[in-house]
Amino acid sequence: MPVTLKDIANRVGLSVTTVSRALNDYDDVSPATKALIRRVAQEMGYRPDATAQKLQKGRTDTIGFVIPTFGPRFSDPFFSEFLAGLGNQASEENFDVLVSTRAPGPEEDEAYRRLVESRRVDGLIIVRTRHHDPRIAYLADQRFPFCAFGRSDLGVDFPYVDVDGTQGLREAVGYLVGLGHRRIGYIAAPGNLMFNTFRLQGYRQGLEEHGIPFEPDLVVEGDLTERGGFQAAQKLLARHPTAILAGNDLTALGAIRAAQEAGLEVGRDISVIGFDDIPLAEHTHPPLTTLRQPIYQIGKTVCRMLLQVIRGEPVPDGHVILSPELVIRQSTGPAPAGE
Amino acid sequence: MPVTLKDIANRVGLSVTTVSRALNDYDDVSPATKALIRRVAQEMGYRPDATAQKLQKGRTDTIGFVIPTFGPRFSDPFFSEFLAGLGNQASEENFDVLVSTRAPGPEEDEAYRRLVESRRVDGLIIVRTRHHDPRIAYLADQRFPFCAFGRSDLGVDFPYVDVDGTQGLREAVGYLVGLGHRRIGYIAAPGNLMFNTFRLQGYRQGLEEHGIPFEPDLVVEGDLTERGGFQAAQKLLARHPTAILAGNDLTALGAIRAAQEAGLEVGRDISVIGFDDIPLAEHTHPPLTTLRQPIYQIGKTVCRMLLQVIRGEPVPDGHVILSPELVIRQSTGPAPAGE
DNA sequence: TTGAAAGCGCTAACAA
DNA sequence: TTGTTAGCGCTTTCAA
Repeated sequence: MPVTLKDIANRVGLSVTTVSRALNDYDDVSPATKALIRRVAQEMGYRPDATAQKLQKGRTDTIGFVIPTFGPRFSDPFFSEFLAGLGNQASEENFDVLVSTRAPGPEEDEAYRRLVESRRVDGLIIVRTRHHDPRIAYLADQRFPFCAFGRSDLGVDFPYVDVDGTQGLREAVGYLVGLGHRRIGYIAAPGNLMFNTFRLQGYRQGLEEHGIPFEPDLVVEGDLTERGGFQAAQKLLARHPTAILAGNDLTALGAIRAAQEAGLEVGRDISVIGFDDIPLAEHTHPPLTTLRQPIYQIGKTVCRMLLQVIRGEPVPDGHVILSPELVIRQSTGPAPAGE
Repeated sequence: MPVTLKDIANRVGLSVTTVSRALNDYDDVSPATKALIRRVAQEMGYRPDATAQKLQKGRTDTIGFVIPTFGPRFSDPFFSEFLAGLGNQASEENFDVLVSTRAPGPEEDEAYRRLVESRRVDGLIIVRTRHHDPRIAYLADQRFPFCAFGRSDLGVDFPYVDVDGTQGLREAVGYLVGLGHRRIGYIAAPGNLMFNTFRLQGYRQGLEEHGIPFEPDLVVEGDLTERGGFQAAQKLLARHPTAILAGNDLTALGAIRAAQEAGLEVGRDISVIGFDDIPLAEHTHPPLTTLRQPIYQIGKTVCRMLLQVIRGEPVPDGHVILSPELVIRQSTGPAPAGE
C-alpha cells in the first residue's frame, strides 16, 4: 500500500495539513518540523498521489494527442517523429501525454470529445487540420485549450504552427520546370485537409508562373498512405507525366513503387518529389527529393505553445508559419528528352 | 463549468447518491426516477469526471508506455507501428495510454518509477527488455502489473510476447550460406538487450551449423539507429564481409548507406539483412531482405495481456514466442565470385 | 426506494 | 506555528 499524508501524520504525531504544507515548503512551518517531516516522508517512501492532486487542483498536468492511424502497416513515421518532439517537450515541463490512436473520421472526433468531457487532459494537440474542422470548432466552442499543427478556415483564433505548403509546392514546381519538366502530376492529400488546399494552390501557381496550363487530369487524390500513393500513381501514369509531386513522403514512396513496377527508372524516366522529409526519406530507392518540415521541432513548439495556453500565459508568437526546404536527392532529374 | 452529480441532484430534487446510482444502473432505483435522472443528465450534458472516479475507484483505466527515443530524426518507425497496435487495443477495452518518451538509460527507469509511484497508471508496457532489466526487477518487486515485448533473465514470472531471434538469425545465416556467403558480419544491438543475446546466439549457431568459424572481428555493436548502423558498417566493411546481418531494420539501412558510399552495390557486391520489417523496409534502395515480426499484432497482444493482469484475470497463454519470417527482397543476392 | 454520511488523498481557507 | 474544517466529484456502505 502506498504511503499517504495521513500515514506520515500519524507517524510524526502532527496533522495532515502540517505534513502537506511542510512537504510543499510553505514558510509557515517551523524548520524543525519541516526537517522532521521531510525525513520521515523520505524514509517511508512517500509519493503524492497524482490523481488526488488532480482532483484537488482541478488540473491533470496532462495533454492529449489523438494520432490518426489506419491499422497495421499504415502508421506514418511522421507521427513518431512528431510524438518524440511533443513528448520530450512535455516531460521537460512536467506534463504527461495521453495518446489515443484512431482512424480519422467520426471515431476520432469522438475521442476528442471524450478526452475533454471526462476532463482527462488539460489541453489537446491537433494535427492535420481540416476544412471546417469539427475538432477545432468543438474545442474553440468549449474554450478548451488546444494548439494545432496546421491552420484553419474557421475564423477562430488559436495558436498553431504551420508550414507554407503553397510556397513549397511553387518552389518544387519551379525546380522541376527548371529541369525541363512540363507534364507534372500531383497526388493530392484528401481534399478535406487544409494543407492540401495550400499545396494544391502552390502547385497551380507554380504551373501558372511558368506558363504551363493546369490539367485537372494530372491531379489525383491519395490518402497519404503508401498504398494510396501507389494506386493514385498508377492512374496518373496512364497520363504520362514526367514528374510527380506527392502530398507526403509516404505517398511519394507509393508513387516510386508504381513507377518502378511500370518499368520506369525514377530519377531518370520520371521524377518524384515528396513532402515531410521523414527520417527514412534519404534511404529510399532512390533517395527521395522532398520538401522538409522540421517535424521534431514542430512537435516541441506546438507542445510549448499549448502549455502556455494551459497556464494562461500569453503566447507571444502564436501563429508560426515555417518555410519548407527543398531537399534534393536522387528521385528527381532532368526531364527525359522527346516525349 | 462541467456538470456534476450535485448539479443534477439539485435540479431533480434528489440526493447525489440516488443520481449516482441511477446513472450506474443500480436496481434499487425506481424506473421512474431512473428515467427522469437519465433524461436530465442527458439534457444537462453530464459526463462523469474521470479524475474523481479514479480517486474513488483506485484505478486509472490507463496504461503507461515509455518509448525509448533519442531526439530528432532518430525515432524508430517500429514504435509507431507498435503504438498503433497498443493504442487500438487499449481503446477497444476502454483504456487510455499514457506515453512518455525518454532516452534509454537512467532517465527512462526514472520515468517508470514516477508513473508507478504517482499511481498515474494501472500497468506498464515494457519493450526491448534488458539483461537484469532494472525496470522488470522494480515492477516485479512492487508487484505492479506489467507486460513485456521481450523475455527476461531475472527468473521472475510475467506475461510477455517475444520473437525467436535465435531461430531467425540461424535461418538468415542459412539463407546467406545457401547463396554462397561465408564472410558474414553481424551488427549487433547494444549488448545489454535481451534480444541481442538471442540473435547473436542464432548467428553463431548458424555459422557453426555450416562449419564456418566464428570471427569476433565480424561482430560490431550498433545502437539500433540508422546512424549507428552506418558507423558500425564502416568498421565492418574494413574486414570485407560479403554479407551483413543487422540488429534491426534501421541499422540495416545504415549499413546499406555505408556500403553504397564505399562504392558497393547492395544485393550484388554485398548482401544486407535487417530485422523487424518496418513498413518502409520494402521501399528502401534496394528493398530490404529482413526478418519480419508482426509488430502491430504484438502491440495488440501485449496490451491485451496487460489488461488481463490488471483486471486480475488469468493470462492463459502468457508466454508467447513467435517465429520471425524471412522476407526476401533485393538487398541480398549470391555471394560475389572470387573475393 | 431513497438519503445521510463517510471516504478516496490531497490542498487551502480560516481559527486557534 | 499548528490544527480544524471544508471540499474537489464520485462511489458505497448503512439507515431510514
